[in-house]
Amino acid sequence: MSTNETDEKPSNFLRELIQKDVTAGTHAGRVATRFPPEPNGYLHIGHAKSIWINFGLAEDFGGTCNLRFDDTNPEKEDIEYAEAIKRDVEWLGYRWAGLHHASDYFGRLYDFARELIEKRLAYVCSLTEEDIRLYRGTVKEPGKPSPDRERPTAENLDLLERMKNGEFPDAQYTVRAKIDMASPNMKMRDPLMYRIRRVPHWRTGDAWNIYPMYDYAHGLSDAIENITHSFCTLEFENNRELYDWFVDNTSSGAKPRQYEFARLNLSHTVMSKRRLLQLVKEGHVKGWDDPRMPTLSGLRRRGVTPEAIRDFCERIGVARKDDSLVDVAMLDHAIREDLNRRAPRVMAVIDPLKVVIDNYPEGQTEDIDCENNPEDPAAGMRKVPFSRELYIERDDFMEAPPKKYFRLSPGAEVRLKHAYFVKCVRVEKDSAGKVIELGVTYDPTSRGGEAPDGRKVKGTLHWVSVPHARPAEVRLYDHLFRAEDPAPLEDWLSDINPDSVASKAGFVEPSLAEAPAGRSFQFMRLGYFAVDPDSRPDSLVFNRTVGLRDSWAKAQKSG
RNA sequence: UGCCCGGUCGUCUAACGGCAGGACGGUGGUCUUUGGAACCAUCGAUGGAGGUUCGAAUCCUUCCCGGGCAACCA
Repeated sequence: MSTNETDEKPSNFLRELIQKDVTAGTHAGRVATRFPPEPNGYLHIGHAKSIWINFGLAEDFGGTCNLRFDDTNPEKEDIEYAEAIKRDVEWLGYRWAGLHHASDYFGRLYDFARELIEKRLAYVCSLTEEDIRLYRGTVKEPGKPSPDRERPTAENLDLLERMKNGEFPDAQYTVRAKIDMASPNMKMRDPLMYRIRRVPHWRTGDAWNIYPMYDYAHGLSDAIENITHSFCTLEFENNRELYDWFVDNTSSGAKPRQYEFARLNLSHTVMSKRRLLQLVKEGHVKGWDDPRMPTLSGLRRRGVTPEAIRDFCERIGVARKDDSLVDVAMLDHAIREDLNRRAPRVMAVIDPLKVVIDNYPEGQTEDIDCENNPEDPAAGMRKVPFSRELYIERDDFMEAPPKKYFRLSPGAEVRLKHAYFVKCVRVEKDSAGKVIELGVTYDPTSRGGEAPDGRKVKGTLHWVSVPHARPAEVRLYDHLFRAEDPAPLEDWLSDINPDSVASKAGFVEPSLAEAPAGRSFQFMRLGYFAVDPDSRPDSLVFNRTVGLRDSWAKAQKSG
């Protein structure tokens, strides 16, 4: 099938639809998109999908993508969120052609409203909130017209002006589009364009006392920016008819088109802003950037790279199936792919067991040559100190090992990575029977990890020299929720995984002493870890980004 | 139940009337100074019923299932 076809980039229906437009010369072959977040929360990996679509597609077609804050609801929005959003978009590696705000267009939008009123296509309505709902009818019954539907144009214009000036209290009036109270599409039953809100806006201050609704502001903002392709999620499908209505009935002079795609759902987490906010507010997590959160700031803190996120977006594709749930294993895979290629290998022990090499000279230290990354020869080598006393992983010793256990046990010989072969000759226990120290002997001729006589060992262990070890706090993260899909659970909060975070007091090799925050490493045989922002040279902190695939652990579990 | 949208391996996603393919996952293996990585093999799907057609995942009918729409949210 793909013998000699060069279909490298997996396509999707949005890419094809743009391609069709470009080929047909629609919009003169121009491609302009926009990413339109509301600054009322932090971006999560679902937004990353939208960012990847909007910025990525524009990039692919030599077009432009704007960042536009959909700031039409001053009661919920804040500059703190806007700043965080900008940071996250840039972190993902994208640059906006223009930085805009729906609030930049409040003036233009107001003029469009006057235009609509003059065309008898909009009116000022005095119905109460409850009456508006009643008059709208139901999904099965048509609505009925507002008594203000035929209000004279001059009166509408006057009322609009006075609404804007703050002469009326909130809820006294609304501005509505005059469309069709019997439309089978509820969105078309004279939707609201403006509501009175006498509150300051984070950008326009107290210049306005009325604020536009999403449906009214969005399409026209797209038109003002000359957007060609306006991508949004499936729940706005019914809004498209209204989007077109506003664009077609005003003199915006542009014809952007809206297309919908399925939002991302990821297993073992929640994605709604409301729930994310609740997790933060109620203290179920440490903050928006808690490494267990699906927020971009949380993923970043955990050590997930932007490259991995973009690769993930490409892997999951884009479609219109609305009940999909992507297995988080897909994300883990993308993370490992990236980090395997780039993260330097180091040695760290997170559950230490002391080992003494009985026949190694006391007080002696030697520098062992270690490769930094077998996947990348250019990463070079480093020296790691070795001595008579070492820490190994407690898991790497068993007094009574099962079949196929290749690690250390009484009488067994293993390799200490890059160093020597050692054989276990002694097991020390405390009064409770817990192993507290191992005695081993080493083969001095096996320096570097290979015996001159050609004998092989099955197991290779990572280690850290006791006198050179740097203590480190190692935070192990796991899925925030136990259920694959916690969202529909009545008591979703009680599904939080009690083991979603665990802190270990471990030791790392001295080369890590000055590792800067955010830097990623592979702790050999354990996983990928990133330096936490809390880390300081005298108290190192690492976050586990993702574990290594572990076929031994898997075999144990299934066996 | 009115309108709109959607159902393809366990999961995500291709196939645009012409051999149902890829990725993740699973399983088995090769290799290995990470039980990592890499490599190989393998498991595995068109919601049901009719119809159109030489030929249907694709077109039509119907049924079933899922999602969205009746905020002065976006």
